[in-house]
Amino acid sequence: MHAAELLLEREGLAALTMRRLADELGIRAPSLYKHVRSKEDIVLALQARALREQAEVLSGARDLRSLAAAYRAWAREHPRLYELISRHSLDRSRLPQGLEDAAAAPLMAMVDHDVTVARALWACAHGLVDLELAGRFPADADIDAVWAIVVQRFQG
Amino acid sequence: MHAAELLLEREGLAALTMRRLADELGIRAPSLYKHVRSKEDIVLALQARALREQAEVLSGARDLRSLAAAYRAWAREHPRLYELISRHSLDRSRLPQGLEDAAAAPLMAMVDHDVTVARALWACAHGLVDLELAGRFPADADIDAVWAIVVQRFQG
DNA sequence: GTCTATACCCGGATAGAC
DNA sequence: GTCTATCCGGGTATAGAC
Repeated sequence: MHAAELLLEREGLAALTMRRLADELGIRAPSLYKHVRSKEDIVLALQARALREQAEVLSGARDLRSLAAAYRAWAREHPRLYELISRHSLDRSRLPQGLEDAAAAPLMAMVDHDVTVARALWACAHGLVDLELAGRFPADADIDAVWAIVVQRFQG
Repeated sequence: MHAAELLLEREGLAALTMRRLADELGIRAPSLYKHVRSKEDIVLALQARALREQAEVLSGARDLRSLAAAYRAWAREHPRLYELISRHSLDRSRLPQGLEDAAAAPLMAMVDHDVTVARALWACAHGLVDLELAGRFPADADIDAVWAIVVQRFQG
């Protein structure tokens, strides 16, 4: 799992194949199947790990500003993991129970448990991160300032 | 191109292969190369077409509310095309000049050409659409209400 | 737990006949 | 502009020896 995460973060989702992973471990691809049942298992484990990590990081935030900063920082530090939980299909039924709720808890607390506002904030933060990670903002864009505006709109 | 767009919208990006496209046209895959140089050319043409269409639809909006509605509606009507211009790599250098600016023009006009606010709005709208198209909102979520909140925050 | 060999998919693209 | 045949790459996964 550690090797899988390293490989993912270093070379991206497309590079996370059973052959490449085996290479990384110095063994042959078929040997991996003595440890996991399928590639899907690996991806699922990485997703669970990512959600857990993200939840932990976000739980340290005390206000909307720092929560937003933490959300963005985690995504920038783990862009491929963020991609894995946001772009890749997520089989919620096979995820540890309550994981997504745990990741959402800090935000929910901050908006007095108004789910609609929480979802709005979540979507905006996700959009900001997604565009940044995808490199879709112009090179000269002041992304800090863009975040500041969004945070400010939700504070006022 | 028409067949490619139909195939994309009907079965998704993964199904858009030279073999499947040829099937759709009733010919063999190699024959496609008499019409296009590579698959990349096809994708690029679809992206350009999508951006043009999107720009046209957005240009009809008169206020922020209707602009947001138009953005969301187009994405919902062309989810795979939206995916193609937002998730798939976009080679700007090979895109018709000014296409992206044209798509952004209606929004820019609405925020008095404040690029930072425009980018904030764009990111939020993108995040909302991305989560909706990916099916990441719970089934019982009131997505209309979530959009309303975001729009309202940027109006006040 | 590892290996080799292999089955069986899929993809993009080219050569050369017609 | 179409075809067949083919190249070359990639992927997940299994069988069976060691």
